Amino acid sequence: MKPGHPHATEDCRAVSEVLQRIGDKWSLLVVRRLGDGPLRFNELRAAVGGISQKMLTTTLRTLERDGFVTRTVFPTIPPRVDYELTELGRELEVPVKGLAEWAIANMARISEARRRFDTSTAA
Amino acid sequence: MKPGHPHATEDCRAVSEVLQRIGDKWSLLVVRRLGDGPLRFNELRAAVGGISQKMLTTTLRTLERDGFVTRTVFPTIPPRVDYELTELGRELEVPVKGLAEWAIANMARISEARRRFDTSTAA
DNA sequence: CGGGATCCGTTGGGATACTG
DNA sequence: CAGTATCCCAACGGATCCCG
Repeated sequence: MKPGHPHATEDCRAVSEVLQRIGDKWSLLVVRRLGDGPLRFNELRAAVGGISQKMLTTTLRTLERDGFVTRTVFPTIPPRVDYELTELGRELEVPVKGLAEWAIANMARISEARRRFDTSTAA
Repeated sequence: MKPGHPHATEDCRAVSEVLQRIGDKWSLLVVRRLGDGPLRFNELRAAVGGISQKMLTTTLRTLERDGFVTRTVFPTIPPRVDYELTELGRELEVPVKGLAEWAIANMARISEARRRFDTSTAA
């Protein structure tokens, strides 16, 4: 995708879809936590913080479906389930980290723009 | 929290928020189109394709609020409104392009993982 | 031409209760 | 412990009508 190249519409859609997938409320937080190593369900729940059990389940299922995370069940009592990033999941962290750094570096500018917009439209 | 891997929780949240902002259904598509230069409302509507007038309006308003886009009104009859990327908007394209290239390069792997997951759970 | 206002179906996501 | 099932609300997003 060179600069000046007429980027195909389907590619833009594809990017947008991926972005929507990992751009939901919890996926990125979960992936980030698993980036430090495998975790059990409730460990992950505590590590992420503020996520409901329902959303953690659905988030993990979707991440598993898309091949970012593996789910390993140990048939013990009580049961134990480990979640771990796949190779694809770890590779995803690279471009995401790029966006992360940009976001951290620029969130002040965004907040500032937002504040300016809000005060100007309040008139 | 591991030493040597100092991503604070607030930073993760911040990234997640930015990702959700541009990870909605249309923002990225709009930004991509404006990346080729300023466009009028209906030009943009046609260029993006499939977006409703309401969503284009709200998407542009939010992008404007966050400082990614400028809105210029020409007080003519009929009215003319130009939308253009700001410097911040153009800078955003850099990390997004990184993610874009990753998405395009790996969407086959995602589709494959998804297909495998779906057929295995169908049983 | 570039919206604003409204209605409405769909989806996201939290709270709670129950289960193997 | 690691879920599933259910209810419920709020936000997203499309369709339509109207207006300066």
